[in-house]
Amino acid sequence: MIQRGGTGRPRAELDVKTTKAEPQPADFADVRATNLAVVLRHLRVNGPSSRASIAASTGLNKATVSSLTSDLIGQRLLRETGLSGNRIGRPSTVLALDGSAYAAIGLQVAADSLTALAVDFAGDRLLLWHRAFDGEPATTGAGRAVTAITALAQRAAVRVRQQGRRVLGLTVAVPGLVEDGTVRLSPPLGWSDVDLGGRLAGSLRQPGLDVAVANHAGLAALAELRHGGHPAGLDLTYVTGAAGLEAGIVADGRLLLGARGFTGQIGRFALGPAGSPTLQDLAGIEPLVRRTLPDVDPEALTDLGPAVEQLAVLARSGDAGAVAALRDTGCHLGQGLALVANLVNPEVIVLGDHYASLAEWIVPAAEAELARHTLAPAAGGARLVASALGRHAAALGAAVSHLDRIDTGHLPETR
Amino acid sequence: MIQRGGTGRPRAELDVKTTKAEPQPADFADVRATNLAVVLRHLRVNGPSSRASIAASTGLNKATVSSLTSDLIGQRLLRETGLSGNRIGRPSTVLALDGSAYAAIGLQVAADSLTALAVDFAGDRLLLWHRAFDGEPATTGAGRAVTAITALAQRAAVRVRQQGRRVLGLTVAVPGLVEDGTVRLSPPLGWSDVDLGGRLAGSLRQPGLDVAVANHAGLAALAELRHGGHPAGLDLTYVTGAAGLEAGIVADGRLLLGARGFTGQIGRFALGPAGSPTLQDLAGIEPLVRRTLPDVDPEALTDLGPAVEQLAVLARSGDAGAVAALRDTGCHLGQGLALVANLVNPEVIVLGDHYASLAEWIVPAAEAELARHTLAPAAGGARLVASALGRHAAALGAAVSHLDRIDTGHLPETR
DNA sequence: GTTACTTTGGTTAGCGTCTAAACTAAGTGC
DNA sequence: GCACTTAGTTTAGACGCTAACCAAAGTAAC
Repeated sequence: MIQRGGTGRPRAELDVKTTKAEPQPADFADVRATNLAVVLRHLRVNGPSSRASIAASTGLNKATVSSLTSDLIGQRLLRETGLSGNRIGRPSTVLALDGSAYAAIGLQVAADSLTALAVDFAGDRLLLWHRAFDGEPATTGAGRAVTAITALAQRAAVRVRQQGRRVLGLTVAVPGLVEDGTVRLSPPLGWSDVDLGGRLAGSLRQPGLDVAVANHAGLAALAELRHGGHPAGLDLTYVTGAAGLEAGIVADGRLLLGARGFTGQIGRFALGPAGSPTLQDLAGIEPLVRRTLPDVDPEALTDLGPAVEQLAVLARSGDAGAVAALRDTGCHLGQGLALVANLVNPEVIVLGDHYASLAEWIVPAAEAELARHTLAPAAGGARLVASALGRHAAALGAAVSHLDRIDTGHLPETR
Repeated sequence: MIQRGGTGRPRAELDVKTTKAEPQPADFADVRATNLAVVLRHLRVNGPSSRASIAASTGLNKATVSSLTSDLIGQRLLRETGLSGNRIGRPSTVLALDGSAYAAIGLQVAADSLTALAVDFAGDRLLLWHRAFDGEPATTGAGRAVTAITALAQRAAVRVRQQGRRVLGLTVAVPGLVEDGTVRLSPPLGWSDVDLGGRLAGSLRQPGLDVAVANHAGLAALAELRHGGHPAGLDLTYVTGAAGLEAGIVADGRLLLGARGFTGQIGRFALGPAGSPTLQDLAGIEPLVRRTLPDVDPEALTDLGPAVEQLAVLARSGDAGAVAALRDTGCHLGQGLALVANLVNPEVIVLGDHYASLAEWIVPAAEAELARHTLAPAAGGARLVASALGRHAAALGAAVSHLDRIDTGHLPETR
């Protein structure tokens, strides 16, 4: 952290995501958007509060807060939830986030299945569908899978609208490298250069509906940031434990995208000549399962869930081989995560998916290795925790990525 | 990159560096600061231009540009440099950055020496002092070194003021982990928990002078971003090749700081059990020199410069051993940088310091390994280039970090 | 019950900043 | 000298924030 000896209040600063080189000029709309975001974020972090307390703790003027909240109530993003009797003085009217008007949809693509999930602005889950690609896994060809994805997206959007919510956006979470809506390369799916975004936009085109495709680890990291029970603005890294080994990195409150969006490819980590085992080989869930349960049908391994469950049962029963294999995986994972900790210094590293299910046996070994390989473990090392979000974290994050835009002051256009 | 199907112009967004959890509210001052920054950045990137062309290409109103430039001229940050005779119509008055009023100072601490450098707002170098810690390297104890640093900083500030510049700030670049002005741990210097920032602030306290301490790799990355001849806003990673092996990561136009500022510790990279060789062992400059020039006095190796020069001469003369050793270092470095590329996906990786001097022999091997270990080399791999900034990049970056604040609209307070 | 006090939240006047449109300035071309 | 073109300033207006005032709605004391 760079220390600044100078005085002066911390000044808000304008920053642009889309255009990197030339920053966009600012005008009143930006001030308004920022302050709307301040109010929304305050309510999300601190829970329901009165206008007066919002003004007091954000530093905004009372009049400004009244004006902002009036807009937000008009947009159905806030609700007055009654009076709070203070000990003395006029009772305050309590304002709370109102999630009932808007929702977003996230889809998550795996080799064998497809998950659709919708949440509203308050974070309530509206819909969770899980569909197997029956007989036709995504790996046999992108064409059918893309058709299935667009169909499911379409149906989810219709259903959410039937529930009285306006759908703000839809994002598809995919493992691998995604660029401008195109899946450049996804080893777990066996895809390359699949223009999923284009297909989706073509069949879902509706005014005000934002369609996107993005890497599943990054989206899961967003989900963890918003629904993982962490303090707001935490620097965290999420590690996927299914469909490849990837990481989503949140730094400075935002997702690290890199030059082309190809961040977090930790499964490719290797130090040694070409052909050396990668971190995916050493610490991946699928190799672990293959080593530990050699009699499982390799064909059945498109869905790792049952095998992981079986492994957990074995470990819980004290099976020495299983426990040793898990510890070994934990060691290698810890060594890999030490690289992440040394490079981007997150506060916590969240183990997702199957790693979370097996955390009990993996984390101790991983923590020890992590501490061993970081320069100042007490200071620079990262805390290692298991995700509580389950297997649909990426789908949740995909939906959340749209709702986050409201939280940053980009209110939906009134129609 | 997340694709957004929705319409609407890219909206500027407010973001706060200092307080992470609760964003600061915005007001007109922020709009003004942002737009001042837009004008300054436009001139820095596109060179001198007229008010009309600034308005046309930034999207700001002509009247606004007039008002902004009038402020900037009043602050002596801009200058009218004459008329430009167009073919037709009224000639335009050309505006250019005026660097002559403000300057900042950067210091760079190495085991054996101390560098002070001052640049003005236009980027002209005002001062470059290099002092050896004679007989008393920094590694023998922080106390004397800190005294020498504060003394040099003091003298540099006096000298720059004599040159008619106002000194905006001073930063000391240090290898290792730096937190809130304190050097937590610096293996190259042998320091731990040295409150350098406190000592500096104590002896330099002056109104409006910003004092900071930060990691040298991060600062060098800032220098590279501003003076390396790259397009503005490039995602780049700078790799130090002296005083340890560290990286400075610029993503999204800003330095990646992580939870506590301990980013870029690539020298600690290792994949394997404890005791496995680290990237510093395999690809560090000092181990390379020790391996290749075994008859050099180890005591003389606090300054690697002469040994590196000797190595370059050997390689240039075709010495097989030297060339092989350099290629080997390049291989390992490439493998290490592949981890960086896979994790944060920079557009370019800049090799600094001694790596730049030896780039001719190191880069080809490193590039090959880098390509081999990235998922989609053509897309996700990073370009590898040698820095042109020389050995004082960190000092330059230390100074530049203060001048950058002007570019982001934080004009110096008028006194 | 009346009065004083406290706190909430809305209203009003004023200020700073951006924008659009009119206007002045300063050149070229015929 | 007049039309045309481009540069930069002036002016009127819109917008959003702020400070100060005011009304609303309660408690506490008498």
